Formats: sequence, structure tokens, C-alpha cells
Amino acid sequence: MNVKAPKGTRDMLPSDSHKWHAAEKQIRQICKVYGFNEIRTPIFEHTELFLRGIGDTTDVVQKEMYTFEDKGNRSITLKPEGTAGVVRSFIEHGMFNDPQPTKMYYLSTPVFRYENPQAGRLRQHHQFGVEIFGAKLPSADVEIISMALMLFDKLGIKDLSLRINSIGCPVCRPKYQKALRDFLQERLPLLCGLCKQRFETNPMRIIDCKVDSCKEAVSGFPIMLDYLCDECNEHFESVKEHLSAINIEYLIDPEIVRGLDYYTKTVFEVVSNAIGSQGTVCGGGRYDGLIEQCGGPETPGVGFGLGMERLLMVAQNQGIELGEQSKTQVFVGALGDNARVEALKICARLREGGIFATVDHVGKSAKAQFKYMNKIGCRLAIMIGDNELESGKVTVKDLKQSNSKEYELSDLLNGVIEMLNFEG
RNA sequence: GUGGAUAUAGCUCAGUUGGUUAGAGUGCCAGAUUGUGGCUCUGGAGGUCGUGGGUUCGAUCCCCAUUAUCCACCCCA
Repeated sequence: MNVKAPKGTRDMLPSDSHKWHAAEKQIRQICKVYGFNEIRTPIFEHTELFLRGIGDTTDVVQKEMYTFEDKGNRSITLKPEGTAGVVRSFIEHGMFNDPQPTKMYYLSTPVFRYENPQAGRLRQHHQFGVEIFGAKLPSADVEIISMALMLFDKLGIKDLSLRINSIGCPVCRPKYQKALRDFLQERLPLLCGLCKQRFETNPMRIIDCKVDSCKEAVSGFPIMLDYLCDECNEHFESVKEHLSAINIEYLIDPEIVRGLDYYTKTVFEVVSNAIGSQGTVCGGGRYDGLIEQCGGPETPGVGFGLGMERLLMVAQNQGIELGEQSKTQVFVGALGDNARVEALKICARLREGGIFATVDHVGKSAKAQFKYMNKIGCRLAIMIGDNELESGKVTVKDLKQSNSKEYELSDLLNGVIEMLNFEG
């Protein structure tokens, strides 16, 4: 029996869950004030959805999808990203008939890509993402960017940079790609093998190549921003103006290309340098053709995906404590079986009153039970034994203050609440 | 898919130039007044030395393969 989790997967352990909960709580609060409602779509979809949505020449689709045939001979794929499923649901349920725009988010949804794991990269990771459908104006682009930044700000995460770019639309991108190919044509012999392939498939990737000889060969390459059509150019200018208007700093990074085919116009990334080479914590942009591409009516879209593991990693590396583990407030110890029944009853009463109470299920000695309370950081101790069973009175000991008080069983809940409130 | 490093107790790591029963710290369990914690002391449990082959009288150690982990490329969140 192999008891290791599959390569590139991770357990969320009980000792870490409070961090996720804290981040998720903050995220839900932000979504609420921005007017986004949660959507949950299946973990798997028909493979075709991703082929059409993400683009069948992308790395994600070509070599990273978890695809299998189910028992009904359907080709099924585990979500490699969050947007396609939301788009499918939007179309299927005719949400385009609702008053537009439609604003949705998904939270801690697992996504799967067959990649080689490294720092900040897993085969199963979890994303928070938002989508706005039916909003063509640049203010929508800026709204989602500001959401992401608000999240980082509220969590106390610092030293991030926002990078934006525009990759045009089906009108202007072909013109740019032609210009880029013309430029690269004579430098082709200087490029690495991979880039020679890219020349045919996706020349925009060449300008992103990390090989030194390629970097040198393409210096002075034409950039997309110079080839934007009037509409795209106007949109990009407007995005920048809106960002400035709400005091969001940004860098224009012509190298942001994004690996999913559906993007148009605005693309952006929020990058940290604190978590290794996979520094993109949040990435997104506009995808005005996607919904139509998937069979819906012509509807603009804009959104982002944010990696929960990377988010938590950045927080961790910046020494930010996200939430805290809730600790037992009252431990009701017992000596003997009769006492344990009584302890259970007391515990039930305390829990009814909203107190986090715990009983001993191990049959430890009194001493061991106290040691245990100390280890788990419990605040108040009650020990039930023969004396208590006879007298009907119980002593509550404050383990921080090292003092104790005696209560009648009927007064116990109030007494406990009073003691818990004392000094916080 | 490619490359580099690593793999010994739950965790962090020693170690054996190849030689009988593999260690420490920490954590876990118990005891030091058979009803009272934190400090201290004592004891205990816990390891097929990642897996499979090879070399050898003998391998945790050397060699090969394999798997996993970490990091990087690629790509992405």
C-alpha cells in the first residue's frame, strides 16, 4: 500500500485549515461588497469545452490536461482552469437573459494540470476567480484588478507588482503577428530550436524566450501595443486612466502574453518575488470572444484567476499570520466511567451555550489530562471525580490565572462564561 | 517533457573511510504523592536507513535502475 499522495498534490492539514478559512472569509467579504455571487461548477467537464475555450494549440490543452473516457464513452477532462466551466454554465442556464452584467466568483475550486511540480506549482491547486460577463467597458477590467489588489491589501500582503498589457483583438492581432514574423524572418537562424517552432505556431512567445541568444536576436522587436487597432488602443488608454484615477500603480509589461488563447485586449498579472520563479499570484484579462466561441451570444467577458496556494505562500513568507486555530475553551476531565458520563452531560450543556468544550476520550490519569490541556492551549479546566459526583458542585480552574472557583451545576454555564470573559 | 540536488524515527538532522544490537534533539506515551498542568528528572514505544537489482564473506554506506521530494527550464495560478 502506497501511502503517499500522488505527485504534485497536497493535503490541506487540520493544522493549516484556519489559514485557508481566514483567506476565504476575506475573499467572500470582498466579493460581497463588489457584488459578485458564488458559482460552483463541476470538477470535470466535456473535454470539448476546454478544446474550444482554452484553445487547442496551448500547452495547457496539448499536454497538461487530465483527460479520460468515462464508462459511457464520453471524453471527460478535469478542469485545468476555472473560466470555461463558468462560461458553459452561463450559456446553459441562459444567464445572458438576466440583467447584465453578470458577476460571479468561484472559491478554492480545485484545478488540475499535469505538470512537473516545483515551488508554487502543483498538479492539483486551488483557485479563487472572478468573472464579469456582459460588460465591455474598461471600468470592468479595472474593477476586477482593484478587487485582487484589495484582497492583498486586506490580508497585509506587500511588495507585489501589477503588470498590464494589451494583446489586441482578432482585428489587430493578425497584423501584429505578421509584423512580428516579418521582423523575425531574417533572424530565424539565430533562434533556439523551440523558438523556430514557435515562429510557426505562436510567434508572440518568442519574445518571452529566456535563452540569451534569443533575447539578443529579438532585441528591438515590434510590440503589440504599437499595432493595436483604434478600438483596442482606446480601451487600453482608458484602462490606464481608470487605474490612475483610483490610485492603482501599474507597470506596462509588453511581455505578458498569457498562455490561454481566449484573452483579448487587457491582460494583467500580479507578481510577487517572494515565492520563487513561479511568482504570478493572480493572472487574468479580457476575453471578449470566448462566450460566442463556446456557443453563446456575443458577450464580452473579463476575469482573473488567483492561486490560493501561492497566495498563502506569499503570506507565509511575509510572516503574516492568517487567522488562528480555535482552541478548546473548557476541558471537562473525568476520573472513572461514572464521572465521564457526567462530564459528557456538562460538556453538552456548555456547547449548547456556545462554548468550545472538550471531554477526555482516552481515559488518561488526572495528571495526564492536565498536561494535555496545557498542550492544546485550553483556557479552563473542570475535573469530575467522586467528590464532584457526590457534592454536585464543580471547580472551574483557570489555567492561565491559576485560580479556581466553585459552582453549582445549575450555575456552571454562567460561571464559565464569566471566567472566559475575564481578562479576555 | 528537460536539467541539478536530495531521500536515515511523526518532525529537524547526525552517522558508518563497507563490519555484530543505527544515533541526537524535538514530539508522542508513562512514571517521580493511585485527584491537578507548565520546570526538572527517569523510563518506554517508534526505523524493511525511499524501492528494486548489482558488486562483496558482509551494503544504510559503493555502482546501476526506479520512484518520490525540492529547485530550475518550459508553462502557468
